[in-house]
Amino acid sequence: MKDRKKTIAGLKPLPQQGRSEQVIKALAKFIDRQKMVPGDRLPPERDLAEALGVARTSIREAVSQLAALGILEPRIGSGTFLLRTITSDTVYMPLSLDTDGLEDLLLKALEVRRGIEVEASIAAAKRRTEEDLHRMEAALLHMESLFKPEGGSGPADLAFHLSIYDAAHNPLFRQLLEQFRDLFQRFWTRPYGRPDFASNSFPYHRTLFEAIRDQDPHKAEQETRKLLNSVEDDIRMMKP
Amino acid sequence: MKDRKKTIAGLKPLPQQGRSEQVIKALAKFIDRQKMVPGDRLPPERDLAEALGVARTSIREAVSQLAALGILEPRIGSGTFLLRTITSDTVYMPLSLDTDGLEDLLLKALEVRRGIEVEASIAAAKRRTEEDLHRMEAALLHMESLFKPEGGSGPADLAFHLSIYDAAHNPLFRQLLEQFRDLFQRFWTRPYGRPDFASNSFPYHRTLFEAIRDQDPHKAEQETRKLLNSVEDDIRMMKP
DNA sequence: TTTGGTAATAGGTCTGACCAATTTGAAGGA
DNA sequence: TCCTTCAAATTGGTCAGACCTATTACCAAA
Repeated sequence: MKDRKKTIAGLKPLPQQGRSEQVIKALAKFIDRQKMVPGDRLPPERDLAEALGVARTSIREAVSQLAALGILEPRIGSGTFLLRTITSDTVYMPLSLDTDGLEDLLLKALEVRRGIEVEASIAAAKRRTEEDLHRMEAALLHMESLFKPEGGSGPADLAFHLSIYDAAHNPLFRQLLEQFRDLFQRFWTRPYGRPDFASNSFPYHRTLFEAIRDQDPHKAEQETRKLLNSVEDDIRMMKP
Repeated sequence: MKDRKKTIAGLKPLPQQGRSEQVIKALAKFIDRQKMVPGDRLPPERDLAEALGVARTSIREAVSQLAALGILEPRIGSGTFLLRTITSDTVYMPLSLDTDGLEDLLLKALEVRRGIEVEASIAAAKRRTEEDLHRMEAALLHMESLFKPEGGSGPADLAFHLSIYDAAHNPLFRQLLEQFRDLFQRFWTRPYGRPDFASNSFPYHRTLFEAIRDQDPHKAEQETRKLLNSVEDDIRMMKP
């Protein structure tokens, strides 16, 4: 097989890169330069198109992709808003889960989530700073102060766990686990008349905090497993 | 506030909102129904637009988003091709990371991957059947029979790990870990002149197999950690 | 058989228009 | 003054048609 590539010396391979890709780069640089934070609004598509010298179609293509990646959120009539900050060096790694025909989706998803959650606790125990500790403790105390312990759900519980993810100092943990929690919230039909549902995991929150405070990765793993095993029991008991 | 909507009885309000979302659903159903596999080509955008009764813009919007998620790959002049199969029930969890370089990206991704991989090994140790065991052993023997141990890369190594994921009897493990491996393959630039690269993890493959064979979840976790810690060392050593 | 060119195919971009939801702000009434 | 009401401006969503560029298929000539 002869090599038909005619690589003539001194001839550029020709840029050829697509418009929408360039626009994404430009938007990323703009967001970075403007120090935009989540919640900020981007300029209108028409203005961006004119400023970059491209058609609105190309702007929309780029915005559409960034929206699919969870970076931007266009709202009709309001504008396009930033959900997560990015820079020109941001790397995207989209994951997808096929839940079709998956029985016991919650249990199977929880198993994967447990692995990630355990690793996050281990990382938090290794890397937590004093500042992380303060935030975790504040969230824990607020959660414990509520009359009815919320256990495995509710904003106070969420805040505590988010503080752990942040203490791991690996943003992937928070991003992934937030989406796993969304998945649970979407398929979790909380049984009526049981306000104490998913509260068995309550005591493990403090022991987990203590493990991370003491920088004991092994104990952090154990307590996280106890916590999630308790959630697993609740899911199993939920079934009709 | 009066209702000015002229809702004529018998006329459907027609969800004009979210065309691209509808198109994505339709495409997912189509791909599912046609039993398309990675590498297959989708119908031309113009045909899809006509078939669905929407403008090509809406088709492009949907394709653009699916491309950003790594599902489709449009090639100029050739057509749009399927990279990963999806169904109507696929959930997407895109991640993004601002990295301080390649090493940082790989280490952060490996940390998450380790959590999932550990949990998969534990599940495999608990649930593996005799049949799983046969497949795992065959893959292990084939891998060991190669003159140069491949260690953390290569098709033989991949086959062994896939057999473990399957032995966990939770399809989410394989789905997620395959995508993590894709990521590593994409950014992992194997250094020249080091054919034995990433081979330090080689001996742990057998010990991991034995742990799963003996249905020892704790040992399976330990061996998996050793294996991935070895990979971590390789990444750290990768620096120029 | 190989080469070279032409037409058909298919994604990429552009233009301009209109639709629908939201926001804004001024007119009007309590 | 304060609030309601409503029309206009703003902004993202969709549509239509055209043209460009890259790829592929096919056919004719050497």
